[in-house]
Amino acid sequence: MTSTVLDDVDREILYAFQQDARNTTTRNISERVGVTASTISNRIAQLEADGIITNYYTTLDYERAGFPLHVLIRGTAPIAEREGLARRALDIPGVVNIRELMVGEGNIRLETVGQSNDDITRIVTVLSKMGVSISDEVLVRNQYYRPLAFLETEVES
Amino acid sequence: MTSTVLDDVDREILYAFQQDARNTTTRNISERVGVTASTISNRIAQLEADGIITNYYTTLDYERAGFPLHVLIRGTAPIAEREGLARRALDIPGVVNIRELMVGEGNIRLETVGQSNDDITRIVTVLSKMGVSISDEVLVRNQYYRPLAFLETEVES
DNA sequence: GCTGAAAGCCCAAGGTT
DNA sequence: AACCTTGGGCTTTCAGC
Repeated sequence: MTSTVLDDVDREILYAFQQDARNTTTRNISERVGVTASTISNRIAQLEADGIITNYYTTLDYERAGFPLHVLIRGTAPIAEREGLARRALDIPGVVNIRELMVGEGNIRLETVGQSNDDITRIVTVLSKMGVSISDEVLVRNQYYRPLAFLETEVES
Repeated sequence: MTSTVLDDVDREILYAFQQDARNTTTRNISERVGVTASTISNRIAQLEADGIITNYYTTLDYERAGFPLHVLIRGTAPIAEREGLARRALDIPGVVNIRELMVGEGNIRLETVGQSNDDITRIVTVLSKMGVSISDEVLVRNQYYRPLAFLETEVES
C-alpha cells in the first residue's frame, strides 16, 4: 500500500462512469481529458485493481419492471452477529441492498422490492427468524442519484 | 401504454446488467439465452425506451477514493415542498443519493460522503437553511448489493 | 419479431520514447 | 507514465424471412 493521489484523469473517469458506465468509452474520456485512450484504459485497470471502482451496476425502475413496492426496512441485530446477519439477509429474495450502520438501535437497513405486500411480509418474517428485530418499514416514493464530484483527494492504494 | 410482459430474454438482460453493466456484452448474453446478439441489442433499446433501465452506474469505494466519511442523514420537509427540496438538496456537494419516503416524520433520507466532519456539518447546515429539519445522522460501516432476481412479472410499457 | 452478414467502432497489447 | 499502431472483438444496421 503506497500513498497515491487521484489526478484529474482519474476523477474524470470516475465522474463519467458514475453518469454512464456502459456507453462511456475510453476514447470518449480521452478526448475530454487530452490523453490517449490507451492511457485511459490503463487508469481504469488501476482504479479497479485499487478497489476504488467496485462495480458497474444498472439501476432499474422497479415499479415499471413489475415491482410496485419499494420499501426500506430498519432493523437491529446483536453487534457480534451484525455482519454475518447482514450478509445472509442479502440472500432473501427481494432484498437488493443492505447497509450496516455504526449505531446501536437500527444498525441494519435494508432496501427491498416486491410485487405485493405478501413479499414484504415474507421478508420481515424471515428477518425476524434470523434474529433481526424490525422497528420500521417505509415506502419509497422517489429516488435521485448524483455522481460524486471530486475535489483534491488523497488515497491509499 | 400497453401491457407487456418481461420474458426470459429481458430478465436475463436485466440480471446480467445488474451484475456488470460494463463488461457484459450483447454476444455474451445471447449465448446464454439462445438468441442472436442483434436481438439482445434490440431488447436493450426497448428496455431503455420503456424506462425500465434507468441508468448505468458505477459504484465506488468512497473510503478508498479519499472520502472516509459515509453518512446517512434523516430529515423532514414540509409535504408540499418535499419533492422540490429533495431535488435541490441533490445539488449540495457531497450528497450522492436522496430518497423521498411516504411517511410524515423523516420523509427525506440522504446518502452523503465527505473527507472530514466539516463536510458533513456543511451539508447539514445547508439543509437546515433550506427548510429541512434534521433528526439523525449515522455512519455507514458496510454496504452490500444484490441483483434483483425476477420471477414472473407483468409491466405497463 | 428474429436472423445473419457486413461495416464501423472500440479495446487491449506490445513496443517505443 | 504516456504514446502509437494494429489485430481481434463487439455492436449496430438492414435486408430477408
